[in-house]
Amino acid sequence: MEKAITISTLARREREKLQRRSDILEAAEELFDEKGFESATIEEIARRTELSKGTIYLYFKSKDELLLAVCIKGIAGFREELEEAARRKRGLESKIKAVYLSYIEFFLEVPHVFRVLHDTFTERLRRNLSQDAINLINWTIIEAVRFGSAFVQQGIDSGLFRRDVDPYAFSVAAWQLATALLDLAILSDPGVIDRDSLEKMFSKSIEILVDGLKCGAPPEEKSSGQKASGRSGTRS
Amino acid sequence: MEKAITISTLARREREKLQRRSDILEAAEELFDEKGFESATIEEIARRTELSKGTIYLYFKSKDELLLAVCIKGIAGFREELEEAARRKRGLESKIKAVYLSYIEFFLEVPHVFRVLHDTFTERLRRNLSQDAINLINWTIIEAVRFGSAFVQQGIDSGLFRRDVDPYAFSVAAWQLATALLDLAILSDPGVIDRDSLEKMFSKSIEILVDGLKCGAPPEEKSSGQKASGRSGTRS
Amino acid sequence: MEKAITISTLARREREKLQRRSDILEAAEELFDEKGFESATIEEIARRTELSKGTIYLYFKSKDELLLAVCIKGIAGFREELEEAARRKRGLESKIKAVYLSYIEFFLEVPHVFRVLHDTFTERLRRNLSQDAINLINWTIIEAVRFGSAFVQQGIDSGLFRRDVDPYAFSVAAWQLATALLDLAILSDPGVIDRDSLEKMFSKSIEILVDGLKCGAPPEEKSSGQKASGRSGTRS
Amino acid sequence: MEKAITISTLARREREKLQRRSDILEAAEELFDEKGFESATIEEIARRTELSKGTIYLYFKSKDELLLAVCIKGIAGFREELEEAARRKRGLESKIKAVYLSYIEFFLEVPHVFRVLHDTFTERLRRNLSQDAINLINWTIIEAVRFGSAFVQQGIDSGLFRRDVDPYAFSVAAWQLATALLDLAILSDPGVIDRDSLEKMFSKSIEILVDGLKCGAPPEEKSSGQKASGRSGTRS
DNA sequence: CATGAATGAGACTTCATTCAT
DNA sequence: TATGAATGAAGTCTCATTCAT
Repeated sequence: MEKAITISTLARREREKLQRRSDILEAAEELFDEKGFESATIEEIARRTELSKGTIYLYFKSKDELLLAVCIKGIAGFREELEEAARRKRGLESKIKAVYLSYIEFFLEVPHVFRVLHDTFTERLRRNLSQDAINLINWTIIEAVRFGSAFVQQGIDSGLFRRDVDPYAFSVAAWQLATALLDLAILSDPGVIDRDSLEKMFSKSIEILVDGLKCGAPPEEKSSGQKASGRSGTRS
Repeated sequence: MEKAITISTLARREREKLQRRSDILEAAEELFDEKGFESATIEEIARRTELSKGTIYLYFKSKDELLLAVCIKGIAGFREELEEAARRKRGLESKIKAVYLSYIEFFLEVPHVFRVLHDTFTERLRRNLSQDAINLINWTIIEAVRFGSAFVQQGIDSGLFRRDVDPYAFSVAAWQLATALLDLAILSDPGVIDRDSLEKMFSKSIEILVDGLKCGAPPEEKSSGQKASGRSGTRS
Repeated sequence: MEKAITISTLARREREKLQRRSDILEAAEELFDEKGFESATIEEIARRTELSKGTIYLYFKSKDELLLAVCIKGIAGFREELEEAARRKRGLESKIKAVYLSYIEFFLEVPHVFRVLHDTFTERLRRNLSQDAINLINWTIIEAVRFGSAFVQQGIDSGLFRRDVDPYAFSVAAWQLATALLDLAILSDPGVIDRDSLEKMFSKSIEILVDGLKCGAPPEEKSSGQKASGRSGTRS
Repeated sequence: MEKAITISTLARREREKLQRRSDILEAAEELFDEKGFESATIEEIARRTELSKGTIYLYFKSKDELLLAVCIKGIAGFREELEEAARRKRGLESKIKAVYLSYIEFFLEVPHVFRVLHDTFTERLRRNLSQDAINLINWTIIEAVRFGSAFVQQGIDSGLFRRDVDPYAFSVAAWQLATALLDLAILSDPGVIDRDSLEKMFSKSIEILVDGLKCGAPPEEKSSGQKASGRSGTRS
């Protein structure tokens, strides 16, 4: 009898624990986003989750660990998403656009996490994470950038794109542009830009970039190729 | 004895006061950038300026006020700089590129200030400023974006640029791209991108954008113009 | 189903309970010794006994109660040990030495308990015990000291020992010396003293004390007897 | 004028700071002694010194640092005291007794410090100090023990003392006995021993030890000398 | 004006203890 | 009985701000 109770009880408890952890994580995401990591308080997270301060520490060893958990949750599945987007499309141009847009969509769904991750990547909060954690975040993003740059390289090789562009640098720029638009979208203070325009900007921006990549090609090129070569290959 | 204080003494004192204020501001810029506003301490600013903590409060009423002063200093002269850049060039395309690059150059010279301003604009630190201060910052930047969009509008009107682009949105995107590149340049973690590539990215990025603006134009357009119209005009 | 619980089951349960209590006690001894009472945590005791935190409270009402139990366990059988040691020997000198050494041996076997008891007696942790508990500990030790002093008194009365010694005070000193050596033995930082020397010190120390008690006797004594008289008799 | 004020002001401020530091130290001594390091709170130290919590941290970086300061203050001048005591006396026996008694007197004047030091040395609190600090304390005490053992060695060499005693071990025992008596004296719970008897015990105890050292000498010695030799010499 | 000692609110974190299961 | 999640009081430490000199 006790066993019967136990098994289902354990399962429920386990689920509750997971739920609670998830609740805390969500509250932390929001608060870190709203106030920034430093200004956010465990007290407030406890209040929002309707738990006690001590309970938070049952699920996360420290405030820093909580930040780390938010970040890790943020990048989980990120790379797969990009790859899936590329896989679904035929054609270099389509793939590039799809990757670009899927990056935006991915983070648009977890705007708080995006902000926290962005802050962390922007070194502001870097101090609070272990080197391993920082490496994980950096690595994930840089690899994603490289993933995109491979397509650009293919476009150049096949003569579709202008040769005077560094594929990696282009990829970085595209990533930064997407990031910037995300920032804008999430702030989305209507005083600056409205939602409607944003949506258009998402697709238009990559369209313009890719168009620039294509048609701006100089008729002749002598010395511009070397700087791009190998870029999307090995980098430390 | 006190009466011996001459006009020149007063002048010197005045100069010293100004200098001191400027020193504090500079130290604050750096520290806010390095550690973020919350983690920066008045103690450290005092140490760096070789003044006492109390003295800081003689020049700035509070830590928040100090942040405001850093921001205001940051945007002072910003608009003039852009206008001067546009004035120096002939031709729409050149003007647009010049404005874009002058934005980058302007903030590249005060990277600390840029970061603080960016953070502040990105709402992270918004809480710490009065509404007036926030409005000032927002306004300055938005006006600059509009200043740029006017040229784009001219390009569209003259048939130089594709019609399916919202000039304001384009301007926002360009601004965000420039901002993102600045971010990148200032972080400039060689693991992500090297200085050399950056410099090229500055000019290349606007080149691609403008190229995209030009050559991507669809042969015929029926319904795309209306959404953009009036954009660069009245907005709250 | 419940009725199926037999006497032997009860006995087993009883044994298990006792065992569990004993396990907890042992873990507490070690931990209180290792980290001191304040720094030891119930959490850690639970971990070491492989029980849950709640279970500890099933066996001991509070952390303080646990300390008390450790102390009581420590002094249980202590007095009997000393008396047995004295009984086994013939001759005053041998009895004194035997009691002294048996004190050392007794606690050498439970070093953790010794340390906890010593700390408690040394008032450091006194606050955490009820007055009754404190009295019990004090009483046990003081009675042991008096037990030893009786032999010294006999030695003085029989002319074997010098008359200018207060038997009670001597006994206290011997006890403290033994205690100090135990402390040393248990710390046994080889940088201070090695094990080998310690063993010798145990026997040598009491030898020297007793030798001093014997041969240092002044040829004549006029005024030394009064201060010692009645000492080993009535004391609160 | 300002200068004149300044100099004397500075001096006074300096004195006040020193006084305040000393006040805090004294309060800490007492409290660490009364409750033990762990149970003592900065709050309470602040209350006793009539300062605010924050002010304590102006004078000591942390609670641990405060403990260290108490310890360092405790051993400052300790060695000199022992040497001075030895210098004042003629004759080996007198010197040994003087050193022994001066050890007791030294710490009897700062009972709180003694307790804290003793606890720290007894490893209970060792965790809280840096290795350097621990080494300093250990070193000071061990050197003092060696200082005493040198006299014992001289006594053995000159035939005054029995040969079957390890001078270093004897010295350790004497130190531990003195320590134990100090412990007793400071507790001085009249239920255990009264002040009066204590005073006598201080001198009597060393008298007995030295007497034992002298007269217990076996008429002939064959194999006991080797273990003692070199002891007071080099030890790590 | 300049100083820097003092303050005290408030942050993070720990842990004895309780209690529903 | 046993569990371990939850609690919240309490402790250490930081830092913006004030104020007497």
